[in-house]
Order: sequence, then C-alpha cells, then structure tokens
Amino acid sequence: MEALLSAIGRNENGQPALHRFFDHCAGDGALREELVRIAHVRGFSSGETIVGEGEESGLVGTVISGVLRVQKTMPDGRQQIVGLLFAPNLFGRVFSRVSPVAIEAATDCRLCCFSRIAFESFLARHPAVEHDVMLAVLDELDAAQEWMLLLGCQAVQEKVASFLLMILRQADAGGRPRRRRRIVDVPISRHDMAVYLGTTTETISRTIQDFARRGVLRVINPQRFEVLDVAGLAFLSGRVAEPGDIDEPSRKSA
Amino acid sequence: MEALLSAIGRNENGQPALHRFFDHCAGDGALREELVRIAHVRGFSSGETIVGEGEESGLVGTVISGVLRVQKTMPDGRQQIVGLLFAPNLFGRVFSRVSPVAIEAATDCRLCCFSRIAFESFLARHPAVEHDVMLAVLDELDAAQEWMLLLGCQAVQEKVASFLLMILRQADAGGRPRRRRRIVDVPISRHDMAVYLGTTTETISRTIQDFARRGVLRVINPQRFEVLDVAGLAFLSGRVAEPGDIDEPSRKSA
DNA sequence: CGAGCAATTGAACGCTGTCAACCCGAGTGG
DNA sequence: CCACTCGGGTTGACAGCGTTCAATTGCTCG
Repeated sequence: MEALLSAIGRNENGQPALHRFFDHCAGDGALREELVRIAHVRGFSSGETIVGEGEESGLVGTVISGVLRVQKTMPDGRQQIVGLLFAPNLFGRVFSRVSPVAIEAATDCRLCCFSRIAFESFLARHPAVEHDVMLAVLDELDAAQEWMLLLGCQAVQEKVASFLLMILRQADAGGRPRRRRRIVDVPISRHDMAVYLGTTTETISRTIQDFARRGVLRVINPQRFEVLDVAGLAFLSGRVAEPGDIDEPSRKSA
Repeated sequence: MEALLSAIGRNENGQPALHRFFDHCAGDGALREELVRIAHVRGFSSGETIVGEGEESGLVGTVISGVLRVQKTMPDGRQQIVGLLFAPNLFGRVFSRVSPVAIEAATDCRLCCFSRIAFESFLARHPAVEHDVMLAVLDELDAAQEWMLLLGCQAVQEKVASFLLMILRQADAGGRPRRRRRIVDVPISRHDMAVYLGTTTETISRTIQDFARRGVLRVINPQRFEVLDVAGLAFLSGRVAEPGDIDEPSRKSA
C-alpha cells in the first residue's frame, strides 16, 4: 500500500502525479485515503490502446510517466492526433458514456487509473476536487485552441519548429530542471509527429534535415536533437515577431 | 425586471438562454433571483469585440441570439477561428485572468453577460451549477477536437461540406424545428468561413460553385443555399464511409 | 547475416494559395 | 433617376508547397 500511496503522490520525476488533486489530498488524509482506495496504477506499453474511439469510456486518470496520444480517425483511415498527454496530465473523458477520441500509449507508460464511474462519484462528493478537474479541462481546451491555430494557418516549417519548442518547454516545465540544455528528446515516432502536425513523415523528415542544414539544430539521433539556435527556431515557428518587426504588443524596449 | 427575467429564461427561439443553468434555476426561485441580479443583457453589432485576445477576461455569459466567433491571431496577422458560438452556448474564459482568444460578434447579437468575477463567485456558491458549466466546457473541448480532425486532415472540399452539414445540424437542433427544409443559412461572411476552415475566400468560393455545378446544392444567394443532395454532401465531407466501402470498422463480414 | 521497420532522399504531380481582374448589389450624392 | 463608389463575392491564370510514389539507407532484432 505504501508503494501505491507514493506512486499516486509523486511520479518518477518528483512531480505530483495526481495533478492538482494532490493539493487537496495532501491536506486531508481522509480524502487521500478515499482516492487511493479507488485508484490503481497500471503500466501500458507503447502502442496499447487505453480507450478506444467511440467506445465505452471506462477509464480515466492521470499520467505518471510516459506519453499518451489522443487521436481521432476518419472512416477512410486518415487520423489526427488532437493532443499529447504528459505527466501529470489527466486522461479520459469524464461525464460521458462514450469517448469521442482514442487514447493510446505513445511510449511505454504508467498511469494512475480510476473507473470513470467511481471517479465521478468521488468528484460529486468533493466539489473542490471537481473544480480542479474543471481547471484542468479548461487548460486542455486552451491547448486545443492553440493547436488549431497551428493546424489551420502555419506552414510545415512553422509547425515543426513550434512542435520542437513545445517539447522543449514541456521538458523545462516537467520534472528535471536541467536548465536549458537545449536537448530535445522527441518522445514519439516521425509518424506520430506527422499525424500530430497534420502532415506526412516525409515532409517532417525533410524539414528537420533542412533545419540541420541551416544550423538551427544538430541531429544526434532521429529522436534526439540539440537546438543550436533557440531564437532562430522561435522565429521559424512564426509565433514571435521577427527582430525588426514593430508589431509585438508587449514591452519591446528596443 | 420582467423583461430581463424572460430574456434570461428564454431566447427568441424559445430556447433556454442560460444553457443548462436554467435547469437548476427553474426549480429554484432564489437561485434564479440571484443569477438575475448579476446578469445584464447587452446587444453587440457585427464586428464588435466582446473580449480581446490576451486581454483581461472581464465578461462571460451566454449567447441569446446571433453568432460569436472565437479566434486567435498570429503576430504577422494570420488568424484562425477556433470556434463559433450559437445560442445558447457559453462564451468567455472562466477562471482565468486573461482570455487566450478573442471573442467577437460575427453577426449582430444579444448576449446575457456576467462579470467574470461575480459569475465565478456565483459558481463557487453553487457547485451544481459549476458542474453544468464543466459539462459545457467538456462539450466545447469535444467540438474543438472534432474541428482539429477537420483542420488537420481534410481537403478543402471536405472542409466546406463538413461546415455546411454543421450549419444544417445547428439549424435542426436549434430553435425552429422546420423538419429538414434543407435550407442552409450561413450566418457568417466568406472571409470568416475561410478563416474558420483554414483556407481562403477564393478557394471557398470555387468549392461552393463546384458543388452547385455538380448538383449537390443550389445557390439562392451568397449566404443561402438549398441542399439538393444531403447524402452526397455527407459523402463529400469524408465523414461517412462511401456506400460500397468495405473499411467500416464495425461488422465487416468479409 | 537477413528480415523488417523507421527514417531519409529523390522526382513528379496536383491542390490550393496568390495575384489580379471582374461582377454585383447597396449605399451615396448629384 | 443615374453615375459613382465601395465592399464582398466570383472567376481566371499561375506558381509553389507539400503530398504521393518510389527507392535507398540504417538500425534492431531474431
């Protein structure tokens, strides 16, 4: 039981694994006890499906380690990744019988799982925790809208640059606070990157090699790059005004 | 006060204007009284900004009539509409000081507005209502993910067809239950359509004329079409398997 | 060592964005 | 009543980006 408790309390990077729930549970032993009673930690290996698209949404929970991909598929097989979930994100569709998206393990991973029904009943009994879940959902909505901007009006170059920057931020924010080692570990395959960015593996590959040729980054191996010019990458992402640009809304002293 | 009450209770189509909140308010006079006290109905004309992108998110509320567009803009001016809000949808970013998106009137419209702060404090006092807000946010997330599938992997033809079908569903579900008159009233300009679909006005125009040439629809005027072949449109949207398709995941006997 | 998969590279086609001209209805003023 | 203007919509020509198809390389695993 001790192992489970600590697994729920902290993930491998020392991050709270229950997301914001931990805030409440930490100060309330009974609450935490109750949560632990309905939780179970499960491992999934890369490629496994946690919840199928359009299927009964039986499981919800949080990511302890690894990466989940949230994706949708069209009748003819084309697919789009609509989100990536890192620790300590929530996964699963609460308050809906069916999940409109598939949730799959993009890497080997460990999840803190709850039966959706049990979790919902827990939330009903603890509005403060439900409030935290809402905040998490709102964050996810923000992220989705951000990604729609990328899908809708960025060129492939900009998409790839934005993606790499996102991974970089993710690594900075998440566990290891190695300060700006500029090493990007892409936790997913080229194919997944392509599906996430709404393009193809070939184009991704070309773009990355192009970045390397321009000296923006160095390819250590297909999943691992060193960013040589963060500002350059940011510029290529199209998300920042270029140096000589006079459009930046916030404090440009120069 | 009577006018305000009824305005909040019902919109012009007889739909509940307070979304699901009405469910609780209807059975609880005091709750409704309290809500009315902090609500105010405001009209906005097409093009007006309700909340700016990255600005203080002071207003939240619901759409009584008209259409709002939720959009994001890149530093260089490119923009993407990440959502359209019809009655009785919620608008505004609760529980965040700044709004990551701009909210603008796509048509003349009437809104039931609350100060975000006052609304949040109302929610804090009434968890059941907050729960309903969460359900609304979850719906919005589903819609966003659905739209990402469209932006990421549909061709322009499919995007336009999907959009028209969405408007058709919207009209069917919303107020007037005119059963399948197959008339599509596009409530937004070609430019907004283009920005929503992640393409250009020219391409939109070409595609619609093409649909007309193929006999799928008839153009009554630029904002008004008659759909002559709903099934055909659905097929063009790519969201349904074609009649002779043997790829449908469910029960393929062969 | 060979099989198999992921990643890369190459070549060619086509969708769709860009630029430009034109059409049309509404509003305006003579 | 008509000429003018203006904005939104439509149409045309064309080029470029990115997909598609195909071949090659490189790595992992049996």
